[in-house]
Amino acid sequence: MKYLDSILSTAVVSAAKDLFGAEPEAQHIQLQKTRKDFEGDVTLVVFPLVRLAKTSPEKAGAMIGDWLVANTPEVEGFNVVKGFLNLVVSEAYWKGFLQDAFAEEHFGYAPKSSRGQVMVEYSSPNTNKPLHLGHLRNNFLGYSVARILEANGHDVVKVQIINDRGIHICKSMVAWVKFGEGETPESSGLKGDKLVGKYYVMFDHYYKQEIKELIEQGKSEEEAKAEAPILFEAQEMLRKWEQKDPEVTALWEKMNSWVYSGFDVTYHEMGVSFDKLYYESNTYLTGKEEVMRGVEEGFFYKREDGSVWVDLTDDGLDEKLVLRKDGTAVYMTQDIGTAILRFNEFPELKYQIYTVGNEQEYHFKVLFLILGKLGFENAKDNFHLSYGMVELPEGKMKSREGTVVDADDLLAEMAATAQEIAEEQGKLDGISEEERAGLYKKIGYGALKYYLLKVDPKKKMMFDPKESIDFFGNTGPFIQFNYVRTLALLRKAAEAGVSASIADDVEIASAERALIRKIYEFPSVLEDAAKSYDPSQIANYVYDLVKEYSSFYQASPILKEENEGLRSLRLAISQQTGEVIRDCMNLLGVDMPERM
RNA sequence: GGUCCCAUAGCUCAACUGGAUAGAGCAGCGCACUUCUAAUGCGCAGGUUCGGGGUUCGAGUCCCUGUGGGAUCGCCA
Repeated sequence: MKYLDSILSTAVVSAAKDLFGAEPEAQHIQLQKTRKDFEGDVTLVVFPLVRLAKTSPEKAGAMIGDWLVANTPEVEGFNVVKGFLNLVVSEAYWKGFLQDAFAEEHFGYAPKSSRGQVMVEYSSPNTNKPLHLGHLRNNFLGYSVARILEANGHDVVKVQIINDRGIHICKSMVAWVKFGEGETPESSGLKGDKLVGKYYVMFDHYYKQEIKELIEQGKSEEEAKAEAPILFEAQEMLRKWEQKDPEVTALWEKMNSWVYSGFDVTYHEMGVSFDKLYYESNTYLTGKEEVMRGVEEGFFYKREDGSVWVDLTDDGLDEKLVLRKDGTAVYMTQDIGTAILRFNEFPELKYQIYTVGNEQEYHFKVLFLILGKLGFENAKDNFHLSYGMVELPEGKMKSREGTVVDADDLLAEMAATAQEIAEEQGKLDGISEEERAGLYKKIGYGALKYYLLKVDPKKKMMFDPKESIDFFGNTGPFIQFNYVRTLALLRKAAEAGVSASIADDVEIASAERALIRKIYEFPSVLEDAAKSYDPSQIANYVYDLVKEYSSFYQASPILKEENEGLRSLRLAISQQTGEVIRDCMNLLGVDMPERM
């Protein structure tokens, strides 16, 4: 509660000085919103102040309450329950607030570009297989955080690092050469990423087959895994790639380009985008250079076998490899290179945010420490936006067991279900065919995004297909539906010549007041969400707001209200609520329908 | 084994970072549609916040401990 907070906390300081002759510490002035069961809008927790007051919490509360009513126009009344001073905020204040909010295009947003430039990385897939459910959580999360930071006044650069190099892509390449017979996305009708993924799986089958045969010939499992001929082929492919063999390079480029065009389709459907793409094949060399520089400057050390290490025991971690003995890059090497390239390319950059699963927490701890040692001061502010796994009712997704939920399939399924439900209910009868197709996506994809974003990113989450596709209760479609209601009201009002306005002489009843108070919370919710990189705070807030609105809508006539002033006021509140709903959902990356 | 994370209604999740009687949705039961869009609203029922200690005016939240789950500790990414 920002605006009221500052008014009231200064007032409480003055009250304490006046009444108790001492100035309370800022942390002892605890203001919170009043619980539903009590009368009032804002509550001061009196306990921390009793030491100054030298009297009981009840008495101190009453004294402060009296003082505030006498000296602060915003405070109209109060009551004290135990050590809680519940303050009733004046109707004039709420009306003034609503008028201010109404006048703003994006109420609650910070001024553009007021807080510096940050970078948000998300997605960052391997190029050997299609995107799946885990990537959806990652992408929605990263994209939403970027939007939230933007709304909070940051300039945001959205990026990803594409893992286009390494043994994994070589495996697909080997399988394609062996078994592909020149198959292309065009000839097969398969999406490029799906086609390449198919050969990755094929490689794996063949590899396992060879292992089995070797074991039958008397090899140990370990030996068999290391000696399977097809694995040698892949390793040979990687070696040739590193030597820039023209044939291998051409194949690598061709297959990667298939994957990219496949990914582009999926990103487009997901509604996410990037300002700049980084490719590992371009950044790992920078990483190697930086590591060598680190060796010269003494941050890293070389072992006898030629491998390069960093000693982080002083930081409570252990020793970590940064370059293999054969001089090739490991994961850490290229991440060092990528980070440094970014800092160099964006000199204004304050820090970077990495949207990566929580199984890599240790990796990022190490990475940020290393960057600091290499002289990149900003890296100490870097943030690993670590999120939990998405689990299925039957357990974790496992590619071996075929339980991976494909991103394209899931999106299509969501839209199809939206269609089924809409047709069943005859909701979209008056709407053109093509407009309907767009609506199914808005609703179905909206349901999925909201479902994945409403839980705290840090926590692992359960993906229940039946529940995710649900359109009732705490779901995206329920929120969209209420937004559509506000639009329908405005359309009808325009036809009837009713305008939304806030007259000085209308009385605000409790139903309106509850909604206004909810709207009032938005700026501080947005700020908290940005500070903690947590879209779920926006999601939970907008659901609360919508519930309040839905209840209000059911209980209070709006256009049917006969009192002209009240009608216009309710319409104004409706409109303002709708705008906040829309902004919240846009911050989650959800497109809003006009009707549904 | 070391380090880190998690445990809240039958299920999925909240709880403004230490504040009042722990809240929602789903599932269950009941009520309300000649609709300002019922893809709704209202009500009922549902809890030893994993167990045990501690810190204080006050603990789901902080500390210790036990139990159960997960991640990580690769010259994988």
